[in-house]
Amino acid sequence: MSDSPALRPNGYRDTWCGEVLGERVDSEARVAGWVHRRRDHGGLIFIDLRDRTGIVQLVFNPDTSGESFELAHRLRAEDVLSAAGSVVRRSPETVNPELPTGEFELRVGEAKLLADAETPPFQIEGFSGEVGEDARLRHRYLDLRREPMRDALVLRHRVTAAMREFLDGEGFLDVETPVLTRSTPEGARDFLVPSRLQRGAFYALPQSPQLFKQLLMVAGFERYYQIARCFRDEDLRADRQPDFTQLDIEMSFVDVDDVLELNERLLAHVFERVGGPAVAPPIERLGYDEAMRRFGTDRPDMRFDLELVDLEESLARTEFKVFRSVIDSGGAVRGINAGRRELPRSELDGLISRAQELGAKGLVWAFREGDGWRSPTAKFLSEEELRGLNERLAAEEGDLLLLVADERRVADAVLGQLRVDLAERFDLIPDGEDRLVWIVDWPLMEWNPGEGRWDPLHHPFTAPVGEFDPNSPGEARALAYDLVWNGQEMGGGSIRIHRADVQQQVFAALGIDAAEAEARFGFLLEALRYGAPPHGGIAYGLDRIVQRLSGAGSIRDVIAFPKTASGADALTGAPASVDEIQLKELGIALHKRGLAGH
RNA sequence: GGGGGCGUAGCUCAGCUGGUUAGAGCGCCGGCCUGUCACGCCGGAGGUCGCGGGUUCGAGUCCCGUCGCUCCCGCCA
Repeated sequence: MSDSPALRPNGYRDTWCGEVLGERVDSEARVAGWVHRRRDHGGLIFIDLRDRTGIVQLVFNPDTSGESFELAHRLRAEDVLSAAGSVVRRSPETVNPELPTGEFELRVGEAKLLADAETPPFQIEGFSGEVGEDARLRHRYLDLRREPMRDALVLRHRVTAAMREFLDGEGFLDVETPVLTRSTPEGARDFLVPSRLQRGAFYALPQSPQLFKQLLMVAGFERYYQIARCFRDEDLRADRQPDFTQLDIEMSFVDVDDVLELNERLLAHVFERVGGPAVAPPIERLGYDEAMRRFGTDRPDMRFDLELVDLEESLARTEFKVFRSVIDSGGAVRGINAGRRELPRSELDGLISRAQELGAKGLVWAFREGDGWRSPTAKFLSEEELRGLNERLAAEEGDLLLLVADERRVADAVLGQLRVDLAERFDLIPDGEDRLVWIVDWPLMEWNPGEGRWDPLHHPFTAPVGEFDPNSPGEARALAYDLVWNGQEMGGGSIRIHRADVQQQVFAALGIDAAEAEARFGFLLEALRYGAPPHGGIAYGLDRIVQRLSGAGSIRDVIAFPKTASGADALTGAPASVDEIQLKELGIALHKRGLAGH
């Protein structure tokens, strides 16, 4: 373990287990910790004692350890012990090179049992095999004793410490914002908290501190940050928790370049401190349109190619009715060349299922064979069309080609995801490679055909490029940016609207009429009228950043006390029923049986 | 809301097409052991096969339902 904190000696210990090293040799030392392992040789007992900093071997000898030898005999895994004795250098043949403290040991003269432990439900360390997450979460305090979890939380701390260090140095102020607040529309469902003092009214837990940080800019703080807990009542995923942490940043008198430049230095600093990928500013920027065209997604993983290709040109006169009808209705036929691959029929069928799961009606697969295709679809296409498609896709003999014909957004989404699936399947991602990219030049809004309205791509406070034309909201571009790291969105932000009139126009375009805007965001519009500086900022998903830095498979592995996929805390049992009295105080009636747990 | 996977000893798992007494490794308990370090050796305990129902002469195994964990789609940056 590294960099142990300073320890003030007391009756329990005067050094860390991980610090029993050369400089202590021949002196007395006292350590305290948990019994990691016991090796009882009858006449000689070895105890590996563990604390946060590491493990040291204690030796109990019946000739020199006195009464504590009896104690050592009774010790069991995870008992808590304080032990004092002399630090000695081990003889060469007894050195343990696996252990940082392995050249030394503590010959115990006296030891105190501070607490005994029941047999843990799973072994803390030292057996092959992964303990199920169920058991780990139910006894998280034991799981957190394991080195990988300890390392993850230490890393998390070092990341936030480095963020604070950098931002403090740049003149940012850490300001806290409320958790009991009013709904801020980030698009997700709010967690609601009923008000006791105002019956029938609710607080919302913040999805982000968005509006408060803008108000802080109006208030003249100019540079703000916060490591802020945020809440979204949506279904969980391997990289999504209902409460999660953002590094939230906002700055005044800045444009896009100012924000990105500062954030590139922030990332370079943090990664340098914690051993992340080297960042050499400037970080590559990719326009949203180009990202969609080449990768089918606004968060492209650029560590491998397999780019998407438009194929309508080669199919202009096709009589294959699947393609014909899509092209005639303004859709797209897009494809990727997955390279020379062997795949059994079952896996090809699997790709079709996956495409359908992702929203496509179907998927065309083909292997280039001569000038044509080996594919169930080949017979529907002319030789000329096949030649054209092969050419567009730069297909060589034996290459696997995948085509989707659909609405353009569907074709993009499906192939964009298949591209990632294929990279995984065929191990196309070079080991140790990292690609960071800013996605810039976003549309301000996109049409939501289901709801029949315009939706913001980021949020309704994002500033448009230039003058906003209410008559063609779909044309407007946004001063917005996302940071994408190896295909995962790590953060995003924008320059905000700082003029009340523009904000009102944008609300109107989003279908929020003046009355509703006044009711929901009147305080913001009013604040903007009192002299708001141009401002913008960004928010990072801290958990995701730490997850990627640590290589953890799930966001839960970098959160001390996470929720399970059903949103439960397996340790505390939250969410749980509450007393009827509590509900009565809130004016909540028990409509349904079981609501109060009876 | 939808789809997939999993649920057998404290933990990790095996248990083929239904068949008699459900196994292994680790852990745990007892004994022996003065240089081990995932100590070793000997012995032992430990099971509502998630739960409920059904099919069957017979269910860990098949069917239905349900609960939990997990991955994905929807949703969500």
